[in-house]
Amino acid sequence: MAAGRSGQPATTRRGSRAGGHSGSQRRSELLGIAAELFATRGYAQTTVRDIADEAGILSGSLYHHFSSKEEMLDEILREFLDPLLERFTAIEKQGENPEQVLDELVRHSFAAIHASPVAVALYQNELTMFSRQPGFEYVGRTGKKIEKIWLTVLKAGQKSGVFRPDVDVHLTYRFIRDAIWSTVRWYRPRGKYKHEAVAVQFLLVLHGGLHTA
Amino acid sequence: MAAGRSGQPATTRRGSRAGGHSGSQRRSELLGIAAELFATRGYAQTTVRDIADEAGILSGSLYHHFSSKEEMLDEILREFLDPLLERFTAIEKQGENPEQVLDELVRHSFAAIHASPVAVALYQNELTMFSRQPGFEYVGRTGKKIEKIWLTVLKAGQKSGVFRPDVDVHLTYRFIRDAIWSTVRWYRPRGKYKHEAVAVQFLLVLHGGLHTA
Amino acid sequence: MAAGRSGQPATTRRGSRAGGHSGSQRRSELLGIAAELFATRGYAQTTVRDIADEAGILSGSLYHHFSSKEEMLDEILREFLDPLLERFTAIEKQGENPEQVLDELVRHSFAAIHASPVAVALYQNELTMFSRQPGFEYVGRTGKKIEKIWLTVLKAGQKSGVFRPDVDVHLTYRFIRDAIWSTVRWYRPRGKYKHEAVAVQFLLVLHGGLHTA
Amino acid sequence: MAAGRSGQPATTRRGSRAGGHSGSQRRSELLGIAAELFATRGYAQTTVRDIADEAGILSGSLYHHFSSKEEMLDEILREFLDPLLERFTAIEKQGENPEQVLDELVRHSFAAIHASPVAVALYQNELTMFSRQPGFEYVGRTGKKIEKIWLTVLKAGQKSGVFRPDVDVHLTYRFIRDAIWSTVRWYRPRGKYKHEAVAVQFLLVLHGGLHTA
DNA sequence: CATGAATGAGTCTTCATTCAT
DNA sequence: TATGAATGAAGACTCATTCAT
Repeated sequence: MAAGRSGQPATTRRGSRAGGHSGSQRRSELLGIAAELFATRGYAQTTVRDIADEAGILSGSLYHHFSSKEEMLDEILREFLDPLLERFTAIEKQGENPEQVLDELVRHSFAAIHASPVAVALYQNELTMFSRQPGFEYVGRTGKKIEKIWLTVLKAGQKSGVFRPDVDVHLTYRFIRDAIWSTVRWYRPRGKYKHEAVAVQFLLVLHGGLHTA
Repeated sequence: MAAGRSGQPATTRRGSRAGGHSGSQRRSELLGIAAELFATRGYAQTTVRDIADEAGILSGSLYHHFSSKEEMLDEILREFLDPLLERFTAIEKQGENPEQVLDELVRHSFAAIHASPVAVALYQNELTMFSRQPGFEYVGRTGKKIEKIWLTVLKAGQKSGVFRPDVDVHLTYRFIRDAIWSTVRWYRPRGKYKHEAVAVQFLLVLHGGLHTA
Repeated sequence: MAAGRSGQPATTRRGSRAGGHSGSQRRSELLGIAAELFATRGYAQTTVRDIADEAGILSGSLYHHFSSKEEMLDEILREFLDPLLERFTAIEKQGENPEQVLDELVRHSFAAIHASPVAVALYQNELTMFSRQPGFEYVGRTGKKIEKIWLTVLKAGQKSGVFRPDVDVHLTYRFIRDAIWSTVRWYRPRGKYKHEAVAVQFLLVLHGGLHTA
Repeated sequence: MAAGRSGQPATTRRGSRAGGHSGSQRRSELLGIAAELFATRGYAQTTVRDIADEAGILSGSLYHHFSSKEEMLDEILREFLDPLLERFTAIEKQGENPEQVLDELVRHSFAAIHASPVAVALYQNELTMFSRQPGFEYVGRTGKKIEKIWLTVLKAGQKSGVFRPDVDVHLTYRFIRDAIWSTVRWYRPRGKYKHEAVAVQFLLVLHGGLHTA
């Protein structure tokens, strides 16, 4: 996961120190701090100085590691979205039937919230800005790809008769997606609810509904 | 403290009363503009100048109507939250049984999104800031009161046997709440989905689940 | 005192209402409010709105009575300074000997503080601004005229042998002036010290000094 | 709260230490400029831009050194008031008799005006604001402590018989205080009056009074 | 790598003043 | 006389970013 950042030219400006991965480590640290703050206060509400303060350096010094605040956001997002899409794709590929695939998608979503609450929160909270901000079009694109996976499985389930045919898959997808990802707002990785248990509870209702009859 | 208008004669919406001495009509106009922008760009990302520009005046002139940007936010929120809580309370009071009450709560929620998409979006997007911002504690309090209503009806349904007993009501409430309110992100009042239809679809899944078996 | 304003063309714009002195009365009221605030918070720190609020009208409405904030200050000052200079001049004229004149000047100064604490405070606090502000040169000029009176009597006293010859009259004048007028900072017209008593105490030290020997 | 620098190593004034890593040298420079302007135009009338202009930087850049305009005022004041109180206390402690102590207090006051005319002027002019401004209560407190020193010595002198018993010490203290400190309004450090001479003149009148008899 | 100083554009807010009604 | 709405200029402060050392 920390190996992410696929696509960008590894940065190591003035590539003096051969191999030089210690710089890269500091970079990850700073990225973690930034992510935490972005998630907590929001991207726009987090100042470069907030990040630097937390890291114990001056704000100007951050620019030795990143060329802009936006670059940090970009990197955090890619590190989260790329593997997520990859995993969803794998789930879809490997699944045997729609029920199984859907359940696995759900379970992995909750697992992702557990593993990267900060990135998920960031993604959730800043969604609207990504549509406006040039350079972040890939976020929307990734979202669309993920959506397609879910819609495909939902439709397949309807076709095969396991999912009720009278629901609009688009609406249903959105209900599911929002219910799941919004979880990040209250889920605490070390809280009383385990992410697997949350997934189980969610699937309980999703499968059979709330009514007993 | 920043409550402002509470007590004033409700502004006679849709200028029925002929004489129309207007009262704080301009104020309402400006508030509408502000709400729209707050909802679209986010509160912090909306500048006072944005609002003024949209209104065709200078930014300083806004302060003739409001004492601060925050006051606008406050007023917009109260005008949305107070009636919402009132309505939810009434639904709980008048409902005959848990199923009926729950359904009505759901339907009214979607109706509220339809009627005040801007306020709902604002509420959704800025939730985290309200917990930090002094003077906005009532937002959290109102949220708690609403939560209590939903939890009460869910528990009552479990007790009476109409709702399945094996789900955690707290988790279920959150799933429902988030699925519903997140709708505001894509719902368009004049789009192809009518809010009643969305509610029906949601209830379909909520009642019986997605699986046919 | 309220008859002051000598020099300006009586203002009564649109001199419709014959005699119309009721307007002039409101004017005095407003002037009183302004003076109070100017003295308490300082001229620059007092906003036109502060004055209007205190008067129970809107700030724009003040401009029916005065053409500017500065005009208010000007009028307040003239109403205080003109009579003061007049009185000092009279004291100098009528006095029989330097001791008597000096004492009377001192006594009247304290009486003026008692009678117009607000104007005195204003004069004291804004002295520096008057030197910079165009249109207020007469304040400095009046100050100079008053200074001349005091210096004359001090010199006369030295010449006649009643005042010690080894003090610099300019310095002494400043000491006296500052000690007296600064009184306004703590003197309360209805407090425990009567202005006559304060004058007596001051003269006690001024005449014979603090030492017993 | 706004105390800031207390605890830091006094800035090594007059860059003795060779290496001159400067510490907050720039800060001191800026503080000097601010003090000058505050004293001349008044605190409220001095804009942050005035200070920045004088320093040859942009107004926003000042915030690299100070967190607010108020912090500058605070620092200027503390740097003046703390040593002043210290010195007054020392004079009281070391003095042998009331006459000597009083004279020394007077002389040091004039010396302080000579040494820090800017701070004294600031203190004099903004006294009223300090009572209102939260965070500046220490100014009033320091004033009270100084007052206590003077009152103590005046009372002691009356008890020992060197000071006349028929004067109210509180009034007398105020007369003395105001006459001395007001000096700052006209005293020029490089003018024709030396501060020692001014002190002598003042003491002349204070000791024996103006009258020859 | 990091500091310390600065930039420049922008943010919210204030306030004396104007003017149509 | 007063209101209500607005202007326009200014004020304190913020913040991403740059750069010499």
